[in-house]
Amino acid sequence: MTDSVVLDTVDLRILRLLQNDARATYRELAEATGVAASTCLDRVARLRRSGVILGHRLELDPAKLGRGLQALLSVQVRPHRRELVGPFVDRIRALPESRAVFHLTGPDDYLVHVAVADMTDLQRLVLDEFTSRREVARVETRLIFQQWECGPMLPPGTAGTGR
Amino acid sequence: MTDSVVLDTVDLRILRLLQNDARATYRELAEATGVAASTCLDRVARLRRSGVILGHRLELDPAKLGRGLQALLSVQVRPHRRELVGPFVDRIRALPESRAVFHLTGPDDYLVHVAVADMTDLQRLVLDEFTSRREVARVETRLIFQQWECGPMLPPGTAGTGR
DNA sequence: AGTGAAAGCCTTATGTA
DNA sequence: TACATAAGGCTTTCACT
Repeated sequence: MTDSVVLDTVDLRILRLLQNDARATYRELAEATGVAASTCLDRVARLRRSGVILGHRLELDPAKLGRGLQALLSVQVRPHRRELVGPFVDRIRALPESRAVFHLTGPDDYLVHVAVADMTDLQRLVLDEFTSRREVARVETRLIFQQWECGPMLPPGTAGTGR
Repeated sequence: MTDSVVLDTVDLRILRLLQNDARATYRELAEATGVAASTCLDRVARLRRSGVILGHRLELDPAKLGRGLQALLSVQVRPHRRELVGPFVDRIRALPESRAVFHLTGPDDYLVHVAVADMTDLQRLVLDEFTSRREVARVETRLIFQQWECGPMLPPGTAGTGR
């Protein structure tokens, strides 16, 4: 389950199409790939079973949901031991403001991507949920001016495959 | 298009359900929300039109695609002027290794989330695509041990609404 | 805006090669 | 494993409220 998976041209084309629009029908996939719709169904099911496709997620606009300000919080957790960092991550993940949490190499142990309503909300979040905790040694807050999601993720060296 | 949108209980329930499984059928949404399937269709179409729903995206496992190593690159671009940073962002976004780019406050102008095959690949990426460029003054690389996506994003103060 | 029903398309199980 | 087909379910439209 941890290893890389062998994908052929059809798999790659299907993934590329579904990344553009995850609601593409099997008929559309069939037309675009040249194989039968029922085969596309099999392929997608296999990609899900093998763990390549983790899920179909809705992408929402935070600003439209009243969370117009986003930030990255670099957090040092000290001492950096399992019995402290496990519950720390669990609590942070459960916050409605959290979008993603990264455990990193380097002096800052965690990076937390948060979406809040405004600066007041951010200050409250930092003070009440981070610096107030004994295991949190340091928090550095950086505001996000702008962000970009990048193109479809595909295996290395497949830039032109299947086109 | 930039302002927050008014969402009622039905909208919130639909968003919550679709975030758990973006492939939920309108019939399932109808059953869960208590309104007709055709109404759910209208609601989802409205949420898309108003920009709350940006898209339906496929979530893939980078490791299964031969990108078993992820990192965050903090980048200083100097001088930090539009005519330099615009092309810089465009080039970085176009890299197949890039997953996301953030423009931030603070001394590090950009944070780039990348997924690569291995350490050799990461070294190549940093040397060839970042430090080799004249406008890139500094790059700091942090490896990602582990990462977590967080729970559904909803408007502040709606934790219990509609349940 | 929401509803219910009807028409048509899509998904998906199955048999075959 | 891929295909074609068919049955059933889902989406989507529409007239009505």
